[in-house]
Amino acid sequence: MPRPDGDSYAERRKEQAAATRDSLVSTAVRVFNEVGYWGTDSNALARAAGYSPGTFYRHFPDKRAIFVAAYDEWAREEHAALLARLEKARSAGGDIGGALVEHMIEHHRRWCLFRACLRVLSASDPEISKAVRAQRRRYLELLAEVLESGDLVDRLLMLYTLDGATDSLASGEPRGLGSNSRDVLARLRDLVSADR
Amino acid sequence: MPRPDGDSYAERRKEQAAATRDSLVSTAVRVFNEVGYWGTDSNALARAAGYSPGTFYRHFPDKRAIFVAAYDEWAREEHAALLARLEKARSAGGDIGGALVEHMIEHHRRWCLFRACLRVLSASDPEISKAVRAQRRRYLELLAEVLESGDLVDRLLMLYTLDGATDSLASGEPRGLGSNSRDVLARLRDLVSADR
Amino acid sequence: MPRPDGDSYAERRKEQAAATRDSLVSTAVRVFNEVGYWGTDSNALARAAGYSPGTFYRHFPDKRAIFVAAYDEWAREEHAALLARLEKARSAGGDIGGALVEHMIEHHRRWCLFRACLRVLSASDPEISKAVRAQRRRYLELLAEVLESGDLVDRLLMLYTLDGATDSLASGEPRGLGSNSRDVLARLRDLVSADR
Amino acid sequence: MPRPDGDSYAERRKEQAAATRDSLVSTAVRVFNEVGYWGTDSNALARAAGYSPGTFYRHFPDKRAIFVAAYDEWAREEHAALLARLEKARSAGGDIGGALVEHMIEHHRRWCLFRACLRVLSASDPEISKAVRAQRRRYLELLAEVLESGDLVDRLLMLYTLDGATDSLASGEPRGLGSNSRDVLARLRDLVSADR
DNA sequence: GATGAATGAGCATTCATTCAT
DNA sequence: AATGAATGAATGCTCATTCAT
Repeated sequence: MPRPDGDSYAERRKEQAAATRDSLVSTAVRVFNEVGYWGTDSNALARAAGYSPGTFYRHFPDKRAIFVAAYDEWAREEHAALLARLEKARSAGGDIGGALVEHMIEHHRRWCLFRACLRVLSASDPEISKAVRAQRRRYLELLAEVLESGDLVDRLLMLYTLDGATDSLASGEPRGLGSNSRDVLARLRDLVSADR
Repeated sequence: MPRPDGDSYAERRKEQAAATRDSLVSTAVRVFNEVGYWGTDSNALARAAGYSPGTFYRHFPDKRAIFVAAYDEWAREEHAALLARLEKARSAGGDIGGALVEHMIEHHRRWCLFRACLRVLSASDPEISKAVRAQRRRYLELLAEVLESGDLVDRLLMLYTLDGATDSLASGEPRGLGSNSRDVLARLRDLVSADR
Repeated sequence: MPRPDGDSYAERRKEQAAATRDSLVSTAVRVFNEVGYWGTDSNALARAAGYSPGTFYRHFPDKRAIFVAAYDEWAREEHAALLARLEKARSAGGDIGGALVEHMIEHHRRWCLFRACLRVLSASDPEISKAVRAQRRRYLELLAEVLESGDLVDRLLMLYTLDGATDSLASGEPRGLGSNSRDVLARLRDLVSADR
Repeated sequence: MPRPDGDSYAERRKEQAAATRDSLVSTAVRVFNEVGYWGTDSNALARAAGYSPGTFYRHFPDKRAIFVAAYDEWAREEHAALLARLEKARSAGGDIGGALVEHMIEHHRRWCLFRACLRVLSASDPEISKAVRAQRRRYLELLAEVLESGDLVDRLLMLYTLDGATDSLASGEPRGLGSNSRDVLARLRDLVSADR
């Protein structure tokens, strides 16, 4: 069977494989967040993406590997989304700190379970914990631009405060603790803005 | 027929059973922290405590139940330990805020994996998340005494900052992020003290 | 310690033990019929009778043994009850055959699951199958009196017909098979009476 | 690129899976009859059919499910076998009633334990009891052809008599009851033939 | 005689992984 | 590259039985 372009076939194959892999990864990100890393299995992940178990193992050596890939994609997307949001706020001359806080709350609310699993896995997996540290570094760099404030330590503490607070706000905790989300949110915004 | 104590035998029995349960729980706290909730199983937990699989199920309906019990004990112990530590600092006329920070760092470093598992489980188990909220409330009350500062919202944010920062310090993160633990620690102490 | 009657104490003990055993057996008869032999366990049987697991094994070597004892009591009681019922019908000058049929239907309806378990166990346990055969013999002797008819073979076939039919009537089967219980019952009565 | 049959491979796959399932079912029918439903387990059933535990659960959700499937196959085969036997007797101008009785005796002797388990399970499982009723209905229809006699009630009673009698004959009971199988068998044949 | 905590082999079931096609 | 049937070690859990008191 004559083929006009010998190379293009191999290329199409490669693209196809990449597409399959991407589909598996995106699905994994979603499923891990919905039911947790231990709430699903490699067969289910493959099926959820429309593939068979064998396909899973053609693209990933094991279950852990797809989590690493999923984390990678998730972190990259999150970084891009945050960047875009801040850029938009900046160009609109708006409240950048507020945009940051808002974004983090939404992000933490949405990815609650995924992030929780990430912690467990990074606590016992050097590769994952290394990747997590890298993402934190990128986050800090972003913060450095947003919070023109003082030094690195300030920014670190700010990051920790935001992390903990938005985690808590995401789960609606303040209400359960005798306060309410609105007040905490307001104070957070002040903090971020005052810093500038 | 002289009987020293009519129900002393039955009582000893009950105590023995309670001791067995406690032993299972303590072991579970330790093992969960060492290998994670998903890194062990009920048989292994029983064996680690020196019992057989059946004994596990005489005391707990399932694996989840022993985690709840483990969390309970762990939270109670942590609260008592923190209380004792702060009391000691207070009576010694020392730096209470510093003692708090120090304690939290040690605590987070020691219980890293246990706490991470707790997050995952509390994200999908109402009973656990309720228990977690209760502990947070107790923590806040403690903070209210230590940080005589402002209002509830302030204390909440402080709690979040401490939580995030000590988590990070515990894992040595600041170093990886271009800073160092000593500086962050110093600033944290300032924050806690300045608050008073 | 002076005891007015040395013997009476040992006797009381024996009686007590017998009472405990009886209680276990009666409970077992009931529970086996409610949830089946494989739907319960020795601990549950003991508890249902108000005793502890250890007590069970003081009276029976294993689970199978209590079934044998349960069958024994059940068969004896059934025989006595049938005898009484037929006697009553006879002394009242009533329809003995009808009384027999009625009794069998009630009996089969009530003891459906117990009898089903009995079949399984007797299919693989010589002691039980022997006991079952003995009861059948006693049944036949009763039938010989009721059905003054012909020979042993007739009575045997009648027994089989009654057994199958009342089993079926007990479960309301005729309705499901396009007929109805009333008609089958009427025909059965005819059969038993015509035989005389 | 010549392809003999586009989906022949997928088809073969499906057939293979069906064959595996059938093999599991046939094995289960046999094993359930040999050692009873409670005398085996899913792993043993799988191994007896030459498969691993996992394969069992790829084809059946649980142990109960394979019993349902086993009953289904067993009932279908029995029906076909009976039909064939009666057809043969009919075309040979032989004694159809006799053939029926003979067949039932053999059948009951052979499937004693399977049928006993069936009773227990159908007493506590609506799906099974429904399936059993359906099979009885089919049996009755067959009887309707063989026993051209009277009405439905007659046929029902005949079915019950045959059922009970052949059960008994199969286990050699008559001998133990002071009679003998030959006589009972002869009377049964009369009954079936006289009916015509 | 009664107790009930403890036992551990055994059972039902899962799931990460392989492999022939 | 994709498939999906098959695998089997491992997991969660049960239950008949024992024994020290």
